[in-house]
Amino acid sequence: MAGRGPGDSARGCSQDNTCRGERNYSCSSSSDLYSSLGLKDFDFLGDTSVAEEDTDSAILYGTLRGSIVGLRYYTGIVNNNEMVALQREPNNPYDKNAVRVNNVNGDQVGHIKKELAAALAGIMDNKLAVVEGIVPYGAKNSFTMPVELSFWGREENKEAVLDQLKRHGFKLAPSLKGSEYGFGSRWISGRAGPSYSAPVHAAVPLTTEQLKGEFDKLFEDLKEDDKTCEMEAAEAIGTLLLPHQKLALGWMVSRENTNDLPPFWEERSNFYYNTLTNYAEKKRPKNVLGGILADDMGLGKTLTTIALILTNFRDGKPLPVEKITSDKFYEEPAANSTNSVGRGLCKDSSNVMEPGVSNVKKFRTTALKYPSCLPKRDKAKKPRHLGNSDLEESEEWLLQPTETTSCVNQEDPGFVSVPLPSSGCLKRQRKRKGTASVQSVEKKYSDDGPRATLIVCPLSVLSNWIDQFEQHIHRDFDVKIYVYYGSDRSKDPSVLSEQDIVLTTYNILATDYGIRGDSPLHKVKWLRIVLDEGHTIRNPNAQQTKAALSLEGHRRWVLTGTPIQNSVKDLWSLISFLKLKPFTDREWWHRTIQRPVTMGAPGGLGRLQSLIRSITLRRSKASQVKGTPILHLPERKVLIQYVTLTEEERQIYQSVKNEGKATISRFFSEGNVLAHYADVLGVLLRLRQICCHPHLCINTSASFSNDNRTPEELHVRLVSKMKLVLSSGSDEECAVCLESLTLPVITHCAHVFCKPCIFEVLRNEQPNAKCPLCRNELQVEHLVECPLEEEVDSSSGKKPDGEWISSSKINALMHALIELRRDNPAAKCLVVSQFTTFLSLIENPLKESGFAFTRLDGSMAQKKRVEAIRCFQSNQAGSATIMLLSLKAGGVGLNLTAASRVFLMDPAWNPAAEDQCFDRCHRLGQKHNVVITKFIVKDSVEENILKIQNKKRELAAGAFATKKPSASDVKQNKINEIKALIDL
DNA sequence: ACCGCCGGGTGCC
DNA sequence: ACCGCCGGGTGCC
Repeated sequence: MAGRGPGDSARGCSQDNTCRGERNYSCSSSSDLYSSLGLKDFDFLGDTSVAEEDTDSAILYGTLRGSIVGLRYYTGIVNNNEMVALQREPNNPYDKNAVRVNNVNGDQVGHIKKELAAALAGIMDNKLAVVEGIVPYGAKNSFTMPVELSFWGREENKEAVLDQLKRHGFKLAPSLKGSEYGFGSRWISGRAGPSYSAPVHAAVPLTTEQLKGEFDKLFEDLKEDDKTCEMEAAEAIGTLLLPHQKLALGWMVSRENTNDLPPFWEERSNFYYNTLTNYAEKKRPKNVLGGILADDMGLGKTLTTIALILTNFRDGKPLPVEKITSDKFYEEPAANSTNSVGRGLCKDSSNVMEPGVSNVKKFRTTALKYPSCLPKRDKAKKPRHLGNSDLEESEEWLLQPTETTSCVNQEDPGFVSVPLPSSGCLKRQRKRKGTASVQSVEKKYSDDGPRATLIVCPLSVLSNWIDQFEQHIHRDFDVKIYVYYGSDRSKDPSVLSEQDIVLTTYNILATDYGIRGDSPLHKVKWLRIVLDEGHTIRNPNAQQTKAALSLEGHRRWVLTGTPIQNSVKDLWSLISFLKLKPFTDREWWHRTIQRPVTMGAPGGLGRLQSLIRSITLRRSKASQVKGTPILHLPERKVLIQYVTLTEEERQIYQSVKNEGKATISRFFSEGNVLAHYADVLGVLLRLRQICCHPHLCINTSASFSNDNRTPEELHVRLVSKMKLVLSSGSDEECAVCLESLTLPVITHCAHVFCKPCIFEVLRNEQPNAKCPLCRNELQVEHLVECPLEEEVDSSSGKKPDGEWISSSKINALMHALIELRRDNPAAKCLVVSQFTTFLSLIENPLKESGFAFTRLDGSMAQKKRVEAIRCFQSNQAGSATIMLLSLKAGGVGLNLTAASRVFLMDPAWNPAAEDQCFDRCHRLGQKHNVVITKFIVKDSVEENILKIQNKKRELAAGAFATKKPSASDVKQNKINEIKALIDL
């Protein structure tokens, strides 16, 4: 067991007293406000207020010499200069003030002498300060030993702490100048005489930007580092790896098979010694057999990971999977499939059929109808380095498909339904039982060690993983993959443990874990655990983080393109997941890495760097391998196509604009623009919609005045306000933390913040909290949460009925599409808009002109999305050439490389959102130059949005150099944006 | 001696 | 603990 520091026990308490999941916004008086905050899912709020969480603003109050007593009763031993942890023991039967002392490993060393403990108890219990200890000398003593205590906390608590100590007859000495006291390396022993040098108020704290910069520099060094060499993937990988992927594979395999000591450990005279904490033990500390693959998006982390799974089972030997060496014919379909249809049809085992299953992916019947087509379908797709390609040529397909009709899709007889693994619980079984056809490789599951690799990913990339399995695992290999998702997922751990790969999502992981003792995922000892988009667990208090941390398996990997989002803090969960001693305990992470880095202590950053260096690999798109760029993406061009409105459209536009401008001018003259933010956004939204199509803005003219009636009405209004604000795309960042929104909530005054941020404001400004943006009254019961994962579109849900009418913009689009089809019939394009209703309108002319199109928006269920993506990415004749795409649909990892043209129908407020969308087709795998056309209505709000985009781009480019804008900057900026947008 | 002093027993919180 | 503290044994020089 890892050691428990004081923080652990504190957290433990607050959680135990918390009924999580209670979500009750009934009115609460301000006195019980905070307890009610704690009662929601914010059990960490209590912690953020204390110094321990808040190391960024913690200062050192001073130090004090005390003694640890009762050594002889406990087994925990320490070295001179070793860090120790103090832990309150309020239930100690002899003294309720007891403070126990643990060594780095969590073994009890002794207690703080009672007189001192009496002084510390209050300080620790009220979280006025964090108290840390180092044993300067006397480690060999048998009864008592000295301990140097340091006190850390917020400036405003300093007096209270000094008072409390004084009451018990103690006085803090200033910390020694020049020593690295508290940063854990050397304690300069000797009497801490009264030296009156100024207290070290830390060096220069680093800003987030500086840290990011330092991090990039750190990774720079890694690029040309030739510590690993390229490695070929096992033959079961049907895709040739690119050089940088082979390099990553080599690195990952070497990480998994390493025998090295973990970072900051040395062998010293039969002991293993931690150089950060000075802790030593006889047992050799385990290194992570894994690490962080932090390559940029699009470099192939997924493929590399699949290669790792198949290439390194044990000691660099490939995963023993069944391989078909001679193919006679197919006898029986997958064992547990309810297959009555695919018999004989499914040479391609991935297409095991389950009639009646509603979640289906589609394949052109042409691909399946005549079995001999199957190998072709493969060959066109992927390069092979397999020696047995001749085998495929000789494959004989003796059986004809039977009963195919029952799996023909009703809506489109051209498609055959095949079960989609991502939904329901079901597996892509590559099982091929043919008596004479399968060469059994070794024993399969009877090995004593674990076999299965668990992959956890966000739901949005689940289908990407499945696609990549399909694409990259050679079809001649029987890799058992189980998608653990959906209500019918197996509760039987042994079903999971006999797979080669189990794929699941963070939500499933967390949900299962929440049901105590009933998580099959937590009963399996995994060969390997992979967290994709690993930064999703950066909040240490989130259920999914806890669930991920308690998975069992020695090889542990984190895949992420953004290892650091906001601060070094983000790294803790990842490092903790990797089970690197002693960082699994947050106290040691804090004391040895996080605080030294954020306070700019000498060597702090260096420490972090050597830690990161030893466990991560990161390449950017611009990185080079042996002098050549790892990625050479085709060119990407952005064109702006101006559109002129018709007379009629212009009239509508002008009248709405004049009215809106008058309203907004009034707000300006009254000086309360931000208080009417929702109304302002409403006006702008309508203008943006008219630019696309005048029909879009019917029904959205609801006023947002606050003369509210019933609470229910108010709530409905707030929800619609928030949808408006979020769909406006203007509030990509929270004005409190100035980062992108996490868990957005909307205030009564229609301003959107991160939930934790605004709750912090509430707590600090009790009882008269004001909105940080407009100083309106802030009440917790008026905060409304964003409906999760739901596509926000203020105009969604209404289907324009009757005859449809075109618009200038649609005309411009259709003109371009038809021209494109004439010049290059095979070209595929994305038609992107922020308004799903607009996409619906566009469907009309597409049908009229006979385009084969598909659609992807946020309201679609996962299975529908997968279908849409497959249909679009397919290179079959007759597949969709156009995809109607809502700007924010899907997550990172969405792969739409079939498209070489993008038509952006309306500009987004935030250019990053556009860029992210473009990246979905302009990424690894794109063969053509990509041309992006942005339609912009002349003399309209859209032109102004372009200006704002440019401003934002400049700002982003200089973000590392300049200081963070203040909240008032953000405010002013918003006002300026409004002015610019409405021509004021 | 309702003291001092001696020396053995003892020992965290 | 090569300490302090406790409490019993003891008692001029």
